[in-house]
Amino acid sequence: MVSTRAFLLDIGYAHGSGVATSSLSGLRGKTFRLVLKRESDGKVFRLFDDSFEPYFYLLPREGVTQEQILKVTGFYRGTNVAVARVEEVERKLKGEIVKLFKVYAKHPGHVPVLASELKQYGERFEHQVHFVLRYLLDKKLQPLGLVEVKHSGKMVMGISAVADSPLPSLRVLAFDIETYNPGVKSDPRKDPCLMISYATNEKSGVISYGKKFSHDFVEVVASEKAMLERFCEIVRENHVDVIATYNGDEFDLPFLRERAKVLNADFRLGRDRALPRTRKKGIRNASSLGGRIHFDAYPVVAFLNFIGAFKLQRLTLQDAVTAITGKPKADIVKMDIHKIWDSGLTKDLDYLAFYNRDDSIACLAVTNYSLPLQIEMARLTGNLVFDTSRASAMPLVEPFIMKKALERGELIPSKPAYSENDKLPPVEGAFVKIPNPGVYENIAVLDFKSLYPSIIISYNVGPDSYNCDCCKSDGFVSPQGHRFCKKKKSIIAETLSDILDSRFAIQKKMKTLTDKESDEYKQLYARQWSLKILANSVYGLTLNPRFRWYTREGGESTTAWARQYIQEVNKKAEETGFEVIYNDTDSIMLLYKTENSVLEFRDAVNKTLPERMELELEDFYTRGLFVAKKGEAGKDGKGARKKYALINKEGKIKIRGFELVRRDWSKVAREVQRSVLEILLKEGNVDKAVALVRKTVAELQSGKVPLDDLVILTQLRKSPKDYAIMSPEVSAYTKAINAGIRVPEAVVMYVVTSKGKSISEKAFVREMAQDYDADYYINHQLMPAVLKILAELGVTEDDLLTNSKQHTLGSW
DNA sequence: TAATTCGCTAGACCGA
DNA sequence: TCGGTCTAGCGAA
Repeated sequence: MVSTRAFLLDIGYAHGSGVATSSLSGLRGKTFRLVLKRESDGKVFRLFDDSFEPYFYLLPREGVTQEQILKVTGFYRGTNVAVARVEEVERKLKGEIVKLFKVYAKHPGHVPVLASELKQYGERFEHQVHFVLRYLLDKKLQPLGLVEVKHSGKMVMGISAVADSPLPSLRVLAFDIETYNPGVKSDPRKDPCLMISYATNEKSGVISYGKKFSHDFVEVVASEKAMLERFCEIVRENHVDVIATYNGDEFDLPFLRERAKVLNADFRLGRDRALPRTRKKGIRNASSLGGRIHFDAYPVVAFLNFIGAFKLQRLTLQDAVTAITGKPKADIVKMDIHKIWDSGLTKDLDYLAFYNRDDSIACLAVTNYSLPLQIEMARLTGNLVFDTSRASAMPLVEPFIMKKALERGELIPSKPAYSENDKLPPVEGAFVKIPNPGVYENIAVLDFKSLYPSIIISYNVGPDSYNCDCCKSDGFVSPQGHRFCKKKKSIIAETLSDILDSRFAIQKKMKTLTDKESDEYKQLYARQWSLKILANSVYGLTLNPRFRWYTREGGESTTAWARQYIQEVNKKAEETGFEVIYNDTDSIMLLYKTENSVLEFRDAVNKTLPERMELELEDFYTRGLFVAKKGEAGKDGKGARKKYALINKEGKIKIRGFELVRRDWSKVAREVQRSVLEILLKEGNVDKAVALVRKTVAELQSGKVPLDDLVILTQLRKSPKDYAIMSPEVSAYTKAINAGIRVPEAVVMYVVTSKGKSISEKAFVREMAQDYDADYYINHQLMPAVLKILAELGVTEDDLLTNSKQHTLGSW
C-alpha cells in the first residue's frame, strides 16, 4: 500500500472506459473514479474507490423493525434489487435526538427505488443527496483540495483531506471554433468545422486545413479530420487540466463530437481518452470531458451578471471581456464565414483566423478572471467546479449548509415538493422612502453592513428556531409576532455567522499582504467574494418554497426587522437635527453640516445595535439630484424612488436607476442624459446642458445620427407566440424571422424607423432598418431622458426644442 | 431548474 | 381621440 499527497481534480462514476480491469467490471456505477494531481511532481493519475456504500435514512413508523426493512425489494432497470443492510443510528431532528435506520443499497441507482418502496414504513431523509456530493461530504473532501490518499494498486484504501490546502497550479487552455454556415445555423452533420483556435497563458494559435494563410500562428494540416486530431494532440501535449470555452456546453463540444463521428476522427479529448459527453442539466446542456474540467465561462458570466458583479448589455464574449479587462477583443465585423472560406482569399482568411484566435484569447481572459472564484466556491461548498460553474444560488448554498448539518449531527431536510407554499402572496419587503425631487448639497450616505444576514444572525432566524418549545415566553419576537429560539442557534444563523466571520478574517489577512498580484492575495480575494455571494443569497432562498431550509416566517421577519431598524435610524437622525432625504432597504441619505456630526451619529447608532449589526458610512457627497416621478411634475410633486445621481468630493459620480443605466434605451438618449447629469453635478451649468440637448435635437432632425446609436435592446423572455401584446421588440423580431434574417440571441436589437404607424410597426431589427424616425427619438427617447432632470432647474420642453433666445436660468 | 421584493416606465390595448 | 388599465422589461437593494 502506498500513501500519496495529491490534489483532487475530479471525481465521477467509473464508466466503461474508465474501468479497464475485469475485477472492477461488476462494480460499475458504484465505483468512483478519482483524478488526482500529485503534489510532488504534478503528475496526474487515476484511482478507483469502491468502498463507499450508498445509503439513506428512515425514521421508522411505530413498530417497524429492521427485519421488515431488510425484506424490502424494488425494480431497477428491469431487475429486482434489495436492501443491502440496515443499521440503527442516532441523529438530531429539529434539535431532538431521534433513532433512525440507516438503509444501505448496493448501487446508487437503487437508492431512489428503495426509498420509494420504503415510503410506507416511515419518513425518509437524505435519499435525494447526489452520490458524488455524498462521498465528498462524508469524507470531508474539497474538490481541488489536497488529499492524503492510501492506495493499493489502483484501488483507494483510505482518503482524507489535508487541512489549509493550497491551490494546485492548473494548466488552462481556452479554445473556440469557426464553422461553415450557409444556413441559418451550422449543422454538424453536413457543415464542416473550418478552424480551431486555442490559447494558454503561454501561447495561442489556430489550426486549419486546405487553405493558405500568411499568419505564423496558423498551423495548416491536411484535412478537417487531421485538424480535430491535431487539436487533441495539443491538449495532451500541454497536459491541460482545464479546457475553457464560451458556450462550449451547447455549441463547440457537441459540434466537434458530431463532426468527429461523421469524419471518423479520433476526438477523445478527455484524460482517460473519453469522448466529450453532453447531457441535459436543467434548462441547458452541459458537456464534460473525462478527467479534464470543462469550464464553460458563459454560465459563469450569466450568473455573475445576475448577481450584479457586473452589468452587461448582452451576455456575449465581447461584452464580457470588455467588462472584465477594460478592452474589447477584435471587432466583430458581420461576415459570412462560409463565403470567406469559399472565396479562399488569404487576406480574408487571415482576418478570420485572427478573429478566431482573439476569441480564444478573450475566453482565456474571462476564465482567468472567473475560474479562481469558481474554484474557491467549489472548495467552500463541496461541489465540483464543473457543477459550481453551472449552478445558481440554491445548489451553491444548499451543500454549504449540508456540511454544517453533518457537523452538527443533524439530518438534512428533504427538498420540499410543490405545495400550497408556492401560491402564497409575496411577503412584504423593504422600505423605500419617497424623496422630494430637487438638487441637494452635502449629503451623507450611511448603510447597514450586510443587513439581512446580520438580522438573521442577531435574531436567530431559521426554520429550526421558529416557534421552539424552549423559549415560549422569552424568544426573539419579530415585529409581526413570529418567535425564534434564544437558546439553540439555527443552522442558517450559524452558517451565516461562520461566513461573515471567515470573510472578515480573510479581509483582515488581505490587508497584511502587500503584493496585490500575488497568488495568495488573489486566492483570498476569490474566497471572500464566494463567501459574500453565499451570504447574500441566503435571505432570498429562505423565501423560496423549494429550498431545504425554506422559512416564510423567517423571511418575513427578516424584512420586518429591517424596516423597523431603518425607520428607527431615520427617527434618531431627525431628532439629532439631520434631514433624511431618502432610504432604500438598508441605506440612509441625510443632509449634514459637518462631517464629524455624521460620524458621531453613526457611532451613537452603533452603540444601540445588536453586536452583529453595524451602520457604516458609505461616503460624503457634495451634490445630489433627485427627479420627480412621471406625472408628478411641479410644486409638491413626489420624487421617483430608485433613481438618483450623486457626486462626491473627488468628483466621482454615482448614478442609479436613470435611463442611462438601462439597456432598453437608445445610446443617444443615454449618452446625452449622462452628459447632462455630469455637467449639472460637476459644473452646475444649466445653459451648457441645454445647449447640448439642443445640439442633439438638431442632429437627430438632420437624419445623420448613426443607426447604431439608436438601437434599443430588449430581451424576449418567452416564446414570441406567447406574448399578449405586440410590443416593438416582438414585432421587430417577428418581422426579422419572416424575412429570413438570423437573429442570434434572445436580446432583440431594434431601431424605430419611419415605416409604419404605431411604434411596433416602425420597429425593425438593426439589420433591416434603413432610416430612423427622428420624431420618435426626440420625443420618446431624448426628451423624457433629459427633461425630468432639467425640469428640476426650471427648464421647459420649449426651452429645449425652440431656438428662441435662452432663458436666464438661475444658477445654483 | 429557478434567491427575494420594490419600483419606474414604455407602449399596447380597450372602452367611452 | 383620450385616458385608464394591463403587459412587460429592467433596475435597486
